[in-house]
Amino acid sequence: MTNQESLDETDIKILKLLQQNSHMTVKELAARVHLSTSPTFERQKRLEREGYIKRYTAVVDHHKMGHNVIVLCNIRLKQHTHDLIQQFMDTVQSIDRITECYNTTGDYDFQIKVYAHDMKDYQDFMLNTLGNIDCIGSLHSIIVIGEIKDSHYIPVSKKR
Amino acid sequence: MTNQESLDETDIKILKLLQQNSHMTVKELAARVHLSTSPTFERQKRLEREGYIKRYTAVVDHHKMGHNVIVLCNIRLKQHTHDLIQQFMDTVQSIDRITECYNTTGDYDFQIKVYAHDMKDYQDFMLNTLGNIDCIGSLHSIIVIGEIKDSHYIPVSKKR
DNA sequence: AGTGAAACAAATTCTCT
DNA sequence: AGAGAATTTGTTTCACT
Repeated sequence: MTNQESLDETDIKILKLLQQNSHMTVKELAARVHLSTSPTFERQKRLEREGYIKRYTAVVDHHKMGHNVIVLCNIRLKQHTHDLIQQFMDTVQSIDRITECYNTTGDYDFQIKVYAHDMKDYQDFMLNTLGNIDCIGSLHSIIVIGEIKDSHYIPVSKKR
Repeated sequence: MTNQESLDETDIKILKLLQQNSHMTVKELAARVHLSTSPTFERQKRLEREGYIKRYTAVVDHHKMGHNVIVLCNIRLKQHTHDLIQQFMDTVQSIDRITECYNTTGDYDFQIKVYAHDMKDYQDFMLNTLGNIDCIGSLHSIIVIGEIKDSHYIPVSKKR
């Protein structure tokens, strides 16, 4: 359900600020939206309750964790039967280093984002992990040379 | 600097739990890693201080915000001069609905992820926003039919 | 819906082991 | 390094506007 119509400018501001820093105290948040703590607190809880805020997370540095390679891998399935598609999607969910997966238009069926320690590690992943998913027909790996932007920030301005 | 060698199993566990839910109290976190609050607190602060945790964020539901269309857009630049590349990257940073941008290998130079309210909105974005960035040579838009996975979760298991 | 204070819980610091 | 108590700070509720 899309009902951002029920959000006012203050709610929008709160979503903006909490995306930038969810460790901000209610007091500080209140100051930034020019309200006192209780209505600010109540608004935040409402945004959580109604699902605008799905959860809170720590943003971890992948370089620090030794993941220096990101690959955008385009995948075509062998056949497009319901069972094969479901099997592929289930497998994707279970593999930690696949952090994103989209069903796409165009020449391929899916695009996944894969984190690897280095090229050797990605090669191992392709051969041993992807290579064992037998519903996969063909692959095309696009290597990320540089991360320009990875904002984790959903735009929240009002629809016009 | 990649020194996840300095992390022990408890640190790894903390990173895992805080990615799943950064609103967990230190007390609860402590219970899950079988330590008392003070060393758990000190470990969390250390992970922040040393940059393993970059920041904390609220994960916002894009559907709730009226963004029902995601597009992976591949971009080729007209020329590959330093200035033109810099200009493109600066522009990308300034546009909120472009949430990710990667410099890539292959036929195109960049892939961006774009959020739009609907197809009409994406068309407007292509014509008016991308259309005005004159360093862009050509475009290829891949429409996302379905989101299978968007975990925002950096794999944190120990390198072997 | 908002304010301000009161009650409660969590974060942070400190001392000891 | 880690435990546990003491202190400080933030969260949550409530009575009032």
